[in-house]
Amino acid sequence: MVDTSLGIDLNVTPFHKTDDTPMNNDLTRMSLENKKLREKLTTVWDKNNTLQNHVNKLMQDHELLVNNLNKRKFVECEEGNTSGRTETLHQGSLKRPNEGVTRVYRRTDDPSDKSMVVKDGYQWRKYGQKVTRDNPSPRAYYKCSFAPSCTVKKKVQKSVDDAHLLVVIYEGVHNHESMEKEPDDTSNRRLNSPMEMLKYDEALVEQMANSLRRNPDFIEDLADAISSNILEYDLF
DNA sequence: CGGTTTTGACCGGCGC
DNA sequence: GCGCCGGTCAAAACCG
Repeated sequence: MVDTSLGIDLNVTPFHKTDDTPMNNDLTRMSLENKKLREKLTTVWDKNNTLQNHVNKLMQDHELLVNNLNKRKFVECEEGNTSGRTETLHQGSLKRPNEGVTRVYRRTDDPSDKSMVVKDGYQWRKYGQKVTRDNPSPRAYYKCSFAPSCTVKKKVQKSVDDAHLLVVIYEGVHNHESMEKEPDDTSNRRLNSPMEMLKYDEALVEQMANSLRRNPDFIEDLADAISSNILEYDLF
């Protein structure tokens, strides 16, 4: 049997007890050890799948929460517009989402980097910085250097979930050419299409799961949790 | 010296 | 009306 999902050859030599030569004894022992190893690997693999499913579920829950929050803001805005409060709400802070607003995710290799510089080919002038309630890392506000003729703004803030991820929100469209070609390196990559974002999310989940698997403390905690669960189960 | 960044103050919307 | 919060302003500091 070859387990391709793990990429490991788990072939076990068939055990036929024909004679008791030292060579056959060794083979028997190896087969038994192979069997044990295969069982252990299966257990670890199952637990890994459970963990990965859990991480996936958490990510989905978070996504749903964010979507619901955005939807609620949009509904409030729509309701405000139909109840005669058009002027104030149109110019207020509750803007209709995705109206000239682009959200871009960029990966940074150094999560401790506080500069939050995002090379996108345009020149920007920082005009403010604020710590928001939902995120401990500050949000930086930029205007296009061609202002006031170009009114494009952008907000840059680290993702609350992943310090490696910068969330850039562009508002408006430039009425001029960019200064330079956009860099196409992997450390500062744009993720615009939904498919790209989905793939990136999957890669993130995989990365999180891998880092957890490499963490001896986590393995130890996991083993403790499992063994305590088994003990509790045995008691009942 | 001119452009950019920093940072506290201010403003307007919103919920209670 | 008041407090909270996100967004913007503007003076001072900084830098090339």
